[in-house]
Amino acid sequence: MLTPNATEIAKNIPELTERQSEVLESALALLVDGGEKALTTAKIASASNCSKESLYKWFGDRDGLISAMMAFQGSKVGAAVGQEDLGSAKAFKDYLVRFACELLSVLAGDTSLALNRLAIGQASNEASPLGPLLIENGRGVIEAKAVGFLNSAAEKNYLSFDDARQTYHVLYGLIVRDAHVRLLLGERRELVMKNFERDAQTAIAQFYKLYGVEE
Amino acid sequence: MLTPNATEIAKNIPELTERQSEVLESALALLVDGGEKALTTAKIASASNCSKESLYKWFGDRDGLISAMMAFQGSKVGAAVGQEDLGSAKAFKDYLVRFACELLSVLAGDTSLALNRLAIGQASNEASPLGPLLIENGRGVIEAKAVGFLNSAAEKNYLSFDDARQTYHVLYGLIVRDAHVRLLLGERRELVMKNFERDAQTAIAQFYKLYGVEE
DNA sequence: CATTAAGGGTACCGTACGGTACGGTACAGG
DNA sequence: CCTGTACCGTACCGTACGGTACCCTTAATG
Repeated sequence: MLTPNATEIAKNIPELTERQSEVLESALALLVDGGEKALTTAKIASASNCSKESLYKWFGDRDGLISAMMAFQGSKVGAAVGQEDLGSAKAFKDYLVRFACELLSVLAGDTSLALNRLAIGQASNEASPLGPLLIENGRGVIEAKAVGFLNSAAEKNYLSFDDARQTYHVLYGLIVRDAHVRLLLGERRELVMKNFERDAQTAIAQFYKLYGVEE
Repeated sequence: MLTPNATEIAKNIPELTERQSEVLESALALLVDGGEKALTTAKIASASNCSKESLYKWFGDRDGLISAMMAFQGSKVGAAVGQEDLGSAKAFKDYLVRFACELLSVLAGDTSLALNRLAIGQASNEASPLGPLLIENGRGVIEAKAVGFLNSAAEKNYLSFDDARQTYHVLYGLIVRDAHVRLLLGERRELVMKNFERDAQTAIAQFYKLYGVEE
């Protein structure tokens, strides 16, 4: 349902006016509390004090605007993962725990949940670009970083594995389990994540039991 | 958005006419290829050769019909998990591999994906009962069964752990990883699950490395 | 045969939404 | 001052959908 023009616009995120960013921001806010149902062009326009005509001029159509929202949010994620510390085996393990915590808090964030719900809701439409866009902008960025520090850790002989990507997927599974889907389904956050820090630590401990190098 | 009457109807699934089951079946088919957008009352009526008036008489309103679809599908899941075999340590481990395979194929099934997408799409609406309903009818059933055989395995000293529920969540994480969400987002099934059987085996092997009892 | 209940087909209504058009305003450049 | 541009606000249009009402057929019962 996406015109070629709209996808093109969505790709050229760099060229975003201050005004346009404001609009996307308030559209995100609208989505976060209200879901897709609340994300009508009229509401977006009134919430951001801009005319519907401008919306269509800037983003092509509703799908283009939603794509722009995804890309816009994705562009803010990159720097949020923190700097790794491979100074010592202990330091790296601590970093992994921090990584786990941040991963959980990102996935449990309101904006992340809202965008994932939106993309998943449209995923049955084969032509919808939202799913791939989300995978690339969210998941892909984090995975790339993780593969990076896993390989570094293997070089320093903190860990031992064959394929960094597969190993990351195991790490992801140990950390996230079914929490993400349950949150997406609307289960209360306090119920899904009763003890944030402790879960992260046990996940990393288990990860080391699988891939750690004995000293 | 659900009238008390509708939820009540949705609960009384046992009393389903043959005719009504047919309608729910064709509604599920409609949902599977077409997504929520294709699930209009008019299309359901015409696809199952029944009148809209009957739909509203039987299910109250659209939400009630969708709830009935969930419960209906859930009522068919229970028996699908197969019978466990705890005859020997080896047999139990083989059973775990089969369990992993079945879990993956259930989650990757078209109907499961469609219903999960539907529930997740509505989950931002705090009042929507679909999320809990899906958790109870799908996840809950499997989890209960898993907790059962994990405890049995612990009694027979095949495994060693503190809490069966938490242990099951780890097992789930090792088996599923991020595959479910990626499928929900629309990633091609062949891409997400390149090697079904092998992944299940390594997952179980890792699970034993964490919770297995040394011989 | 007459009566009644269940249910299919269809027309209809109100509403909400995506998208467009148009008038009004502020401002920049000549 | 005149002109063009960008944009806001709003009215408007077509359509699609949820939900309701009405008419018809079928079949079971007396």
